[in-house]
Formats: sequence, structure tokens, C-alpha cells
Amino acid sequence: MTTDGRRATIADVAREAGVSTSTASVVFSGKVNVADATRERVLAAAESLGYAGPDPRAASLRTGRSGIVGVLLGGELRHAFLDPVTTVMMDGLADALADDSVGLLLLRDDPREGEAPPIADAPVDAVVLIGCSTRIRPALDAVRRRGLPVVVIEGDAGADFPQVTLNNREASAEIAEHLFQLGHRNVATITLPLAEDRSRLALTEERVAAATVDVALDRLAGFRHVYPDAPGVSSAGSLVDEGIHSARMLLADADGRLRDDRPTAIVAQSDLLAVGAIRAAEELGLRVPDDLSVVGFDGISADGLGSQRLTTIAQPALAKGRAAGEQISRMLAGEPGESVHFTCTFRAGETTASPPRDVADRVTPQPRGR
Amino acid sequence: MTTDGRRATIADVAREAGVSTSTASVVFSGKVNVADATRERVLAAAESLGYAGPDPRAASLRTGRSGIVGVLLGGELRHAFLDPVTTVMMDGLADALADDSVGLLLLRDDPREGEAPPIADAPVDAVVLIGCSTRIRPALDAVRRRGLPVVVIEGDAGADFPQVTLNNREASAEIAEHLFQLGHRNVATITLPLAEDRSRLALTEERVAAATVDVALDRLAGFRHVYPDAPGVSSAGSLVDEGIHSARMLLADADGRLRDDRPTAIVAQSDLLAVGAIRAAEELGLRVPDDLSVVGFDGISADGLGSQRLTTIAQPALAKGRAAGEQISRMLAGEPGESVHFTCTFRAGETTASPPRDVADRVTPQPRGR
DNA sequence: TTGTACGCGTTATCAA
DNA sequence: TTGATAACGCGTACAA
Repeated sequence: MTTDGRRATIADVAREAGVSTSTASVVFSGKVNVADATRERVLAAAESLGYAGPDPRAASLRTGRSGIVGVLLGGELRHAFLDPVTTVMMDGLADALADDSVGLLLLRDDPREGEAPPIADAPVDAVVLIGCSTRIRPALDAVRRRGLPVVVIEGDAGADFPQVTLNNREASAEIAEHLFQLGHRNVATITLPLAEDRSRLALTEERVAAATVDVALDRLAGFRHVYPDAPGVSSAGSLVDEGIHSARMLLADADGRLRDDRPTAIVAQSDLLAVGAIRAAEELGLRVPDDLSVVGFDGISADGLGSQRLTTIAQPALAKGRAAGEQISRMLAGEPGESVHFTCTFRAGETTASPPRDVADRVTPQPRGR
Repeated sequence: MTTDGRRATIADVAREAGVSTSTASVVFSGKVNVADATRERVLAAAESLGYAGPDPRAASLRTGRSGIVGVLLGGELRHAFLDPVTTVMMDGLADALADDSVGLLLLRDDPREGEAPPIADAPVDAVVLIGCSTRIRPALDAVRRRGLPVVVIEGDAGADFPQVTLNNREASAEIAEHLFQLGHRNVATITLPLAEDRSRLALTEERVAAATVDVALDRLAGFRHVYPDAPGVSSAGSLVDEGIHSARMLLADADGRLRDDRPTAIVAQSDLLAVGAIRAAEELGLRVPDDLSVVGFDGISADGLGSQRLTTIAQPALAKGRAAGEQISRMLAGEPGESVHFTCTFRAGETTASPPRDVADRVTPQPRGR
């Protein structure tokens, strides 16, 4: 604190120490050698004035760097924290950027009409877009105008931007094929939210046409490649609870009684949804996989399943985050960023089996003993 | 972009539009009325120059505000993402700060010797410390020197700083008392990590004396108030897996056989640890709660438990985060911050019962039929 | 090894 | 409603 009550600046420190401001500055940045005696004097002066070190705002204006990478998350921040895939990706991201000792600035991408996206006035050196919907244009435009390095994780950004992608469609087809091989012909799906509004609804062509979330659409497309006419429910979020409610819609009537035309297998677009589906099935008295097969997507270590291992298709979430971080790191170093593509791995568990014997009778009642 | 290749500044825009820089500035900040015609001209000029809007760094230098609140997390960032209590607190924090439209800057508090804590050169307007150990001094000093508003969530910060606290000690005693009432006399505990090094070890007085994590110590103290001489294990983290490994240490020998002197109840310092303990017990052939009672701490909706509801003591994690956010918000508005204290609520579940009948025989073999 | 001088891009103040 | 001007606090060529 200076005598007149202002917060001390580096100029005050320099004056107190009897050196120039540049010398004082250099003492703190450590980029140039300074005589020990001089350094001591400067540090002593700083101490006596209660100088807190260079103001990061001013330093950042001068250097053009803030040491912050913005992470733009689609939807609520809370949602991001609750989704294991997102948190694991963030983990990989933080890991890859640790060497650059940058902080991660969490920003919500809520494209309110007429307002500038929050990314527009955040002092960031680069931006990562995670799980944003197709409506990322405004944010992307803002970032491009500012000339910031950017990486998009699973969002339709066009070829202009480095992206981290996943073979959602092929992977979904693969796991659907697994069920087909087992003999399932009456299969339903529970999708991730299809649009911003995140409402739980039966799938209709209208709703699919109005969907904006690429990940959900791609996974649905893969599924439909194998089961073109299958029914489904779009969930309101990747949560166990949502899986429970959605599965109930598929398995039971409004009064909670099992439907005769219920599917023999459920394809959930996330492991959490799958866990919920399994729980709903158990509550309805169905055994998994004997009465109902369930598969998930993601390959997170899904808690909540007892000791049963979920059949799923695993995505390399950690690697995705890390790849994004590495690209950011490169771009901050002036090199061009590249897109990186990842593929999923089928992982057999204990939640799928052939459909129950009596299913033919159940679905389309036929004379017995034929 | 200006003709000479520089990025356009507001001065360029003003010149192009034939107005002063202050007018141009005001057009973007919107704080003063500007004639429509003038605004149009300025915006058109900005458009033609590809001006991306005011540079947040410069604006922040001038206004002294960055619109960023730093969140200092103890330990790895990944850890923070994996801990449901932390994520829920972050959720509440984000919620309470949403109106101020600030971003959250995630920072790791790793006090490396000799280096300034990262918070020292982050352009933040305020700081929240979450789950930091007793070694928060350097960070706290740095924050104080910079005169930043700060709130400490569950950390020993002294009376100088607004804090959000929890009655860890009393709550722990309460849930231990619950077990005592049920008749348990041979009880063991699994604690949160006691120190930075996060190693899984049997509790010894030495290790407790060397502990640095207040939360773990407070919960242990409450437990010991009821069970002064109980054995225990300090886990390496609040994770299901850690609960499994720790519980095995308490229940079985190195060769995996149940110990005769095993406890009839386990007090875990977090729900995740408790879930792990239950799983370990099941793997060892023990039924919960018939053969072993298990209690947790936190009251998160612990997945991974099947349909069994965990007996635990619930903390208002969301409210804690929100309270921290509200205090920050107040302090940013110039009002003084206050400390807020929260208490936990006992929540009976299905994982506790009276100790098994044969326990007296087992622990201290006695002549039957007495 | 140290000092001088300038500019980074913006916004607040005040006057017109 | 607009304009001129002065900070904001620092880093860095360049010269000494």
C-alpha cells in the first residue's frame, strides 16, 4: 500500500528500491539476469509496500496472453459436472494442458437471442467447445473473429476448425448388430436429448427432424441402420433417473403393467441411461438379460449396476480430452491444429442374451403346438 | 482487419466511422445513449473492419474487473470432477453466480515450493477455495495481498475470511452414536485422505498427528468421541474403489480370509467409500446389514448400491456452494462477506442393523451355554 | 546490468 | 449526444 492509499504498482516498488520500473519488472518476471543485490532491494521494497506482484490484467494486456483456456459447455454447468464422460474429458484436457500451466475457464454456451455469447468477452487464449449442439455458430463466429485457436469436441463445426470426433454412427450400428445377431427383432432405443429443450418424449419423425444435437442423431442413425423402424424415447438427459423413466415408457403401460408388445432389448445411448433401464426392468419384474437385453454407450465404469457388467461400446473419453488439449497446446505454440478421430470399442458384458423363447407368442399371438 | 494487417481496434473503428473513440466505446458497452444514426455508422465500420468487439484484456485493465471467479481446488482437477460433493457444490456456486454472469476459473492449488501459487497471476475478481487442506496459507496470503474477495469452503482459514462450514465433527458423532445405540461395540472407520500424499494406510496416532486435512480430522474426531479406540484405515481418495480396498483391510487378512476380530460396523467418511465397503463385504460373503452395518457421509444419491438405501448423514452440498456464491456476489457488490454454517441431517437407510448375535462369541471366545 | 520511453486497447471524466 | 484526454499497470526494444 502506498502512502496515499493506492494499491502499490511496480512503479512504486521501483521508486522505493531506487531502480527503474523495467528493472523491477524484470525481477518479477525473472526473464533477465539481475544483480543479486538489486533483486534483494526490489523484493524488500515490494515487501514493505505490500506489493502483490504484477497485475495479471495489465500483464495480459501487454503480452497478449492470459493463461486461460475457455471451455464452452453446452447446457447447464451442473449437467456437465454430472456427466461422467464430460468430466473424464475435462480431466484429459486439464492433463494435456498442465504443462502450459493454464487455467480452465468454464463457460456456459447459452445462445440467448441478441446477446453476445459469453465467450466474446472472456480473456482467453484459446477455446474448447464440448458437447455443444448445432447451434454453436454464434460462439464459433465470435471465436473466429477474435482469431482464437479453437478445438471442437463432437460438434458440427465444418472443416474449418480442428475437431475431435468419434465414430458415433458406426459404433451404434455395431452394437445394434450385436443384438441383431443374438436374434432380437423387437428392439427399442433411448436417446440422449435431441434438442436444447431436453424433454422426455416418444420418438417421432417430426421430433427427429427437429433435433439439433449431432451426437444423439448420429447414434440414432447407426441404430436405425440395423433397426429402421424401431420405437424409442428421447431422454431429458444422460442420467440414471432418465433411463428409469424412459424405460418405463417403453416397457409398461401408464398404469405400470408390462406391455405385451414390449421390446426384447433396449439400446441406450449412454451407460447411465442403460443403468436406469436395467433398474426399471428389475422393478417391473424383468430379469436382465433373460427377459430383457440392455446395452449402453460410453464404457464408463458405470456404478449402480451391482456386479453385473454392462454390455456397451466404449469411447476413449480421456484420450479425447487429452487430444483436444494437445491440439490447443500446439496452436498456442503457433503450429496448426489438426482434427483427431477416435473410434469406439465393443465391450461384451452380462446384460445381453438371446431373446426369451416365448417372445414370438407374445408379440404376435399364434396357435401353440404348431 | 486494418489495411496494415493489424487486428482492428476500437480506435480504427472510430476513425472509420468518423467518431471519437469514446463514442465508439460507448456503442459497444451500451452504457450511454447514442444517437441511432451514430450507432449504425459505428457498427457498420466495425463490421467492415472485422472488429471483434472490445478486447477483454484491455477492458479488464481499465475497469479493474475480469468477470472471472477463481475456484481453487485442492488436489488434482480430475479428482474434483470425480467427487460428487464437489461437483454439486460447484453446481450451486455456478448457480448463485449466474446472475453476475461470471465465469468460473478452475485452478489447482498445488503449493510447489518456492513458486507463487497459480492464483497469484490469474485475472480473477474473487476466489473460492474448495476442499483445500491446511496448507492453504500461501494461496490465502496471495489472495489477501491482492485484496480479492475470498470465501473458504471447509478449510481452516481463521476468522479473517468468510467461510462456509459444516458441523463435520458433531455430524460424525451423531452417526457413530446411531451405531452405538444399535449395540455395536467393535466398529472401524475409513477416513478421507489425511494428507496430501493420499496413501491408503492403517490409522496410527502418528499418522493422525501428521494429518493436514481438516475435514477428515474433524470427522474422525466426532467418530472417536463415541469410539475412542476404534481401528481404521485412511483411504487414498473418496472413491468406491478405495472403499473396497480399505474395507478389505478391515475385514479380511492378507490372504482374503475373514478376520475373526473384524468389526460389526464400518463408518465411512464419504458415501462413495461406504458403497465400496458394502461391495467389499458382499464379495467376502457378508450380508449388509445382517453381518455388517455400514454408514456413509454426504448424502449424495449414491449410485452403485442397487436398491439399498445407504444410512448416512447428509450435507447440504448444493446449499454450501450456493452460499459461497452468494457471499462472493455480495462482496463483488462491495458489501462485507459473512461466514455461513451448515449442519448435516441424519438419514436412516437400510445398511445398518444390530450386530449379529454370535458376535460376542466371535470376538472374545467364551464358553457357550453360559 | 540498468534506465528511458513508449504502446498495449480500453474506459471514465469532464467539458462542449 | 459527442469529443478530447488521461489514466489503467505493465513489458520490452533500445540505448547507455
